[in-house]
Amino acid sequence: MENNPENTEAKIVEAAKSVFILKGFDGARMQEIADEANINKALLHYYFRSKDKLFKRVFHDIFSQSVSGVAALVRNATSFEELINTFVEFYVGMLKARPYLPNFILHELNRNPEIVVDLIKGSGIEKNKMMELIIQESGRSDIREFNPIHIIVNVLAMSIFPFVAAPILTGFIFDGNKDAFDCFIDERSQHISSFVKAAVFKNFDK
Amino acid sequence: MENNPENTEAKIVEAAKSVFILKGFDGARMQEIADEANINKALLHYYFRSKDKLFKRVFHDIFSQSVSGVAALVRNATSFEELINTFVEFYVGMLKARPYLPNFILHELNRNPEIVVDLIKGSGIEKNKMMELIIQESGRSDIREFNPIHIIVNVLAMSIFPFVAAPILTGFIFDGNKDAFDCFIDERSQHISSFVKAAVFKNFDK
DNA sequence: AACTGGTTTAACCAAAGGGTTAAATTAAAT
DNA sequence: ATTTAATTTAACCCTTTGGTTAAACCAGTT
Repeated sequence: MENNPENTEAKIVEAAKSVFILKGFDGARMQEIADEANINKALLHYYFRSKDKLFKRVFHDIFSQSVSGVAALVRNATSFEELINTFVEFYVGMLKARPYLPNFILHELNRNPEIVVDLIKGSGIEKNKMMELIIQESGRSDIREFNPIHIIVNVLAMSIFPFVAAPILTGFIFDGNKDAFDCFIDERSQHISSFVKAAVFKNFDK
Repeated sequence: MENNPENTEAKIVEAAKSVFILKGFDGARMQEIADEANINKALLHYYFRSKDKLFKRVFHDIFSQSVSGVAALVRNATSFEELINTFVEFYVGMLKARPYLPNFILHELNRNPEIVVDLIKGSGIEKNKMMELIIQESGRSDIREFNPIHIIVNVLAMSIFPFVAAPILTGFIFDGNKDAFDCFIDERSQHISSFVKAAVFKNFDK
């Protein structure tokens, strides 16, 4: 066998990710993680002393994926329209590649609200910048005056929700047709951008 | 002590609800449920032979709350605008009174997608009726032609998501100010209706 | 007074599961 | 050749937990 610490640690983290994502913290079994990583429980505890520590590592890994890029994107935006376009495309695209993310984070949000909130606060995402981009344009006569917070929540909701409720959409809306769901997701960022702009900009059709 | 079977069963179900909602199936403990109901484990198993049976009962109870009323509402709607108005007000109002519902159901959706999807299918909600209400008006020149499925998902997303992500909104968006969050929720159904209609109806401002 | 069913008490069982340990093995580094 | 760290094996420990059991208790009911 190989004797490669970094490789093994990565193998463990990968295995732990997939098990924690599938079963949640309470449902996950250390033995199952060890099996998935093709090692034994003893070695698992040799690398990560406890289930808790292993989970924290996995969670931080996964969480950072889910916010990395967003902070920069917000910082560089110069208008509301640009923010909408770039944010939605980037975020939905990222979730398309990691559809398990929303459920995983929301699950942990229930177990440990403070920790998750602290991580978001520390992520560098400037919510005030987002708000300002909306407020700054709110004087214009061609813009409808919605509360900026509602708009932000709308965008997040429309982007994230389909992944959270994927089985319902696939099963109930698309009658079990997984391809139809995938196709829906492919159209999604385009749609959200248009939908939000149609709601916010009075001259959307011109 | 009282000797009242119906009362005790109800007490157990109530206790089980609160524990399952808080901890999820894996995290819930039968002992904790017994304590919460002010009875002992033996009696708990006397009424519900297993954790699984008790959970199923609780889940069915809670689930039916979350869809009851929606089917009738959809059936009676005569136009898209009416559907939006009544659905959002009804649904957000219902969630305001039962904010734990979305998380609870989504959690179970991960553990048992088929069962949850089957329940929705059996709920009497006519998705085709909803689609038709949108399609039927889509010829009109004052309506933007969004894919009806996207619209339906948007409405669901905007209604449900704030409850799923409540701790994030309270913590990150409202800086821990719970009242601000409640106020946001109070505005929510009004906002969603307007937002959707602004997006869909070209003559929204007139 | 005898019976019945809900209820308690308290002990118990078996399985699962997180975590530990000690001894042996392997492979690379010195 | 010796050391060192990664790895395996396999047994073990302890606690938690779902679930059971048996005996007793307490209300009404008959």
